[in-house]
Amino acid sequence: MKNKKMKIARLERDLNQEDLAKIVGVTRQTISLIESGAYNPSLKLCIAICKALGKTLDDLFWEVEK
Amino acid sequence: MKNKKMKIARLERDLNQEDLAKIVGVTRQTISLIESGAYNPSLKLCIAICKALGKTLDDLFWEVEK
DNA sequence: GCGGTATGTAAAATATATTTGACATTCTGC
DNA sequence: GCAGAATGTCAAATATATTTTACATACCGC
Repeated sequence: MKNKKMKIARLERDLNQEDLAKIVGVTRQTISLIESGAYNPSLKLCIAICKALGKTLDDLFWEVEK
Repeated sequence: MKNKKMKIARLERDLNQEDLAKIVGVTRQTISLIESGAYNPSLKLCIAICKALGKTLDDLFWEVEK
């Protein structure tokens, strides 16, 4: 279950994974693994990513589809 | 930074910490520590809690106040 | 086709969330 | 006031997110 919404929001802001990683204070791999759905980030990290991308938790991490 | 919103949502549903813990599949201590702000839960756990309480991520875990 | 940039991924090490078990405190009904 | 239920918290153990280092691949302009 990839996180496509997060990837789209990142691209909308013209950021690559490394840029975003630097902004939120993690490594590029962590961003990559979250986008590819390989692991579940902590709430703090989710919030940092949302703020960096100008989105909310529901925007990026809430699954509408059942 | 306690999570008051989560505690209120839990009480609205007439659940104690142990009930909620059982529903989302963690221990009572984990719920207690999250409500008291002692640590940052994983996204998966946040979503499980939201669904158990009939709320969304923004409802329970998004900080409006700066 | 080549070189550089962006991304996926793997293994080992580290940090931290979560569990387990236990005890102390608070609250409430009686 | 007491008994029981709900909660706070601690220490040690375990699971897992995250880092570090590194390599492979895909893509794009040239």
